[in-house]
Amino acid sequence: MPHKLIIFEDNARLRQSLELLLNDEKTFRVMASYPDCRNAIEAIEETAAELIVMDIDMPGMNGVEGVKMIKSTYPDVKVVMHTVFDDDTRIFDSICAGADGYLLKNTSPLQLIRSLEEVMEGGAPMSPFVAQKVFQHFRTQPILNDDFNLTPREKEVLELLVKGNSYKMIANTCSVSIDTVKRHLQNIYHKLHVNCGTEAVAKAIRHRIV
Amino acid sequence: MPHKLIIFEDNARLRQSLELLLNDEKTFRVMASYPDCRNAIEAIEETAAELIVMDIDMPGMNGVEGVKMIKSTYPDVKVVMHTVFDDDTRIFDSICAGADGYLLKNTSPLQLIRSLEEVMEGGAPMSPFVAQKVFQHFRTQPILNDDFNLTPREKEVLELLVKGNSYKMIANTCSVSIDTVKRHLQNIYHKLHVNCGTEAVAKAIRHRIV
DNA sequence: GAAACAATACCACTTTTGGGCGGGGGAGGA
DNA sequence: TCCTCCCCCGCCCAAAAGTGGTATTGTTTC
Repeated sequence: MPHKLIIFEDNARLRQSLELLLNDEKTFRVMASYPDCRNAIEAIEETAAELIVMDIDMPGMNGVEGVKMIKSTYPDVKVVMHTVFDDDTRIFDSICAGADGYLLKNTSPLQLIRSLEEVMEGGAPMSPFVAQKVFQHFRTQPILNDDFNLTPREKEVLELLVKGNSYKMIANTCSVSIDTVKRHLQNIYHKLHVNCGTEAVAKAIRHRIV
Repeated sequence: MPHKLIIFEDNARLRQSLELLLNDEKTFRVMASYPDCRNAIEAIEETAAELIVMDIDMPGMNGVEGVKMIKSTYPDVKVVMHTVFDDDTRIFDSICAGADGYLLKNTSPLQLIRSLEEVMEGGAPMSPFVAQKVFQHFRTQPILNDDFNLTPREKEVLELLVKGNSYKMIANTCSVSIDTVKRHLQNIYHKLHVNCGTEAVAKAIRHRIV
């Protein structure tokens, strides 16, 4: 049984091309296509679509907003972005909004079909350039986890501290005396090269110890 | 001209299979393969490798460490992880360590070759399941910056607190009395719905207020 | 078997923190 | 104009945080 799909794309010629390309396949059936996504919810209801190909630059409501709207009502409907934009903002906004894939418009027809199949199998297809951006994003953000030679117990105490527990509460949770907690924290502070709890919490989160 | 590649894989049979599979292609030439990556740097020097297929679970030094080492010396050599592990930690650690791709071992031979070609063209190939994890990571991580209606002054005080300053130091930096600092922090705690400094620091960092 | 370390605990002590209550001056909107 | 909000300052007080020292037990490591 072919997957029911709908298309949002404001360029009429491209829209028709996509329709032709994708309807041809046994795996997909294009139920409808629209020049904008303002009435996306109704469109999904009428067509019982399982898969959506979504442009970003459209009149009225842009694709990122569209995804957000669709996903809040139909979280299980797959949405694949299909756009010329390859800037960080649009890519990451789309992903955060709930897109299940991000394809650039220079994707070959064959690859496009393969990617749509992939998304129906639970994958998250993206164009190579997009994938590269995503990888870069990971490498810039997080400071490496240095561990700081914390013992398991110390990590446990530190985690509880980060959660906002007082010494007394930590002692209680760990079933040890409050003085032991103090001792642990003292050691932790030395190992992290900090002087107080707030600093330790900041460092712990920033270095992904917790 | 085929791309020179080397393989790190501790399973002898799989290593040989990979060698056969990849050497067959006109686009790749397997220069060597090794059961561990302790001498990766020398291996690259000797073979002038441009591309590396890297297992994770290996004796001596694991693949994530390996990538880190390789990338710190040869940032332009492409490294693709090839492993059975599909847990968040290994995936994200690998990416952060500098991996250019992450393929699971259930990848079909054809797909494997295609992915290696993709990485040589500047892409970042990953198995569908991995891609999905990556997408999920974006959606869970960045909690929206809610602002919490903090006034400029309160933000300033909060920032100083996050940096590990004591009340007294904050008072000094802001040239106000310590009691004013207390008052500000009390208002901040209320606005963030927390009860103490450590919790406020955690929330501030997690919500990207600072 | 000694040395090192993790984890536990107690004591004494100082400083910091956080909560509560009060009030004043200035800027901006209903 | 009055009201609200931001920013500022002060005092009191109890609780929590942080520092120092000493010591015991078990495990691991050399």
